[in-house]
Amino acid sequence: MEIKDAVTTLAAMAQETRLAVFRTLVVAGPDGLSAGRIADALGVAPATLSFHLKELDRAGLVIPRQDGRYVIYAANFARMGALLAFLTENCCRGDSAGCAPANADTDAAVDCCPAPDSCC
Amino acid sequence: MEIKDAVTTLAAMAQETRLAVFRTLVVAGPDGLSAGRIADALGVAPATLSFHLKELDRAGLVIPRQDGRYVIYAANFARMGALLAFLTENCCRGDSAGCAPANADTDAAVDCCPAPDSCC
DNA sequence: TCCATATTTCGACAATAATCGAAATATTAA
DNA sequence: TTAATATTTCGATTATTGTCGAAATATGGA
Repeated sequence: MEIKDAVTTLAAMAQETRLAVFRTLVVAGPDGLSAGRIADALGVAPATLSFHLKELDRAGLVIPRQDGRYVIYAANFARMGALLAFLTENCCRGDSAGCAPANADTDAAVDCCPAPDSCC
Repeated sequence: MEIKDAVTTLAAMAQETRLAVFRTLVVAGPDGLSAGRIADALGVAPATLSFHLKELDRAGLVIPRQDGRYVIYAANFARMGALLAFLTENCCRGDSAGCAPANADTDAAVDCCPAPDSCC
């Protein structure tokens, strides 16, 4: 993942309503939820939710599919995984293998991090 | 971490210059870098960099310390770790233990994710 | 003390983001 | 086909963000 993609993805999550939407979809799993159910769950006006879903889609964080008159949104777990990988790849002087929480069991983290469980 | 803190932290990283600053500091490790060295490394005007460092500080992502006439900034690995924990905690129907890349070796991820390596 | 260097604050500006009512579009059910 | 429901687009408004030159503040060295 390039830095511009990371910025886009982070920006999509850097908004309270959108982060709540995304977390709701993460919990819902691959089956996803319709726009209406998300709106109900979070108490957001339909037009506002639609705006935010478009942002999340633009960032690649959700995958919409038409199902009858509903549009079902599901979290894009692959995209989220790619972001987490990007955020940890330059950790600890380039040795991402030693970084918690990605690899909390190794003790390589102590080579560069204040504590094994406090590294990116 | 609460959702508001996560939003603040994500927003701090959701900007190309700031993300570059943070990554530079992550690579630099706990010793950190002075504001001037960061400015040189990234080619950012001092006033602009100062603005962004303040944002990163407000979000808890960097820790500044005075060293003579320099101000040294270091990445706050603990804060970053807390954010990553927050982002993965509700993964896979609440079973964060099964999620890659946090725990790529287990195969619990297949229970809920499209693929073991594509889960948040 | 006085000057040079490092960093931050201030002020102004242009650009972008978030909200929501109303209207438009799409799909199903009667 | 007509009505009902689901979702998106549009338009307007308000608030926030990113940038940078110039000035202010802080520290160290001559």
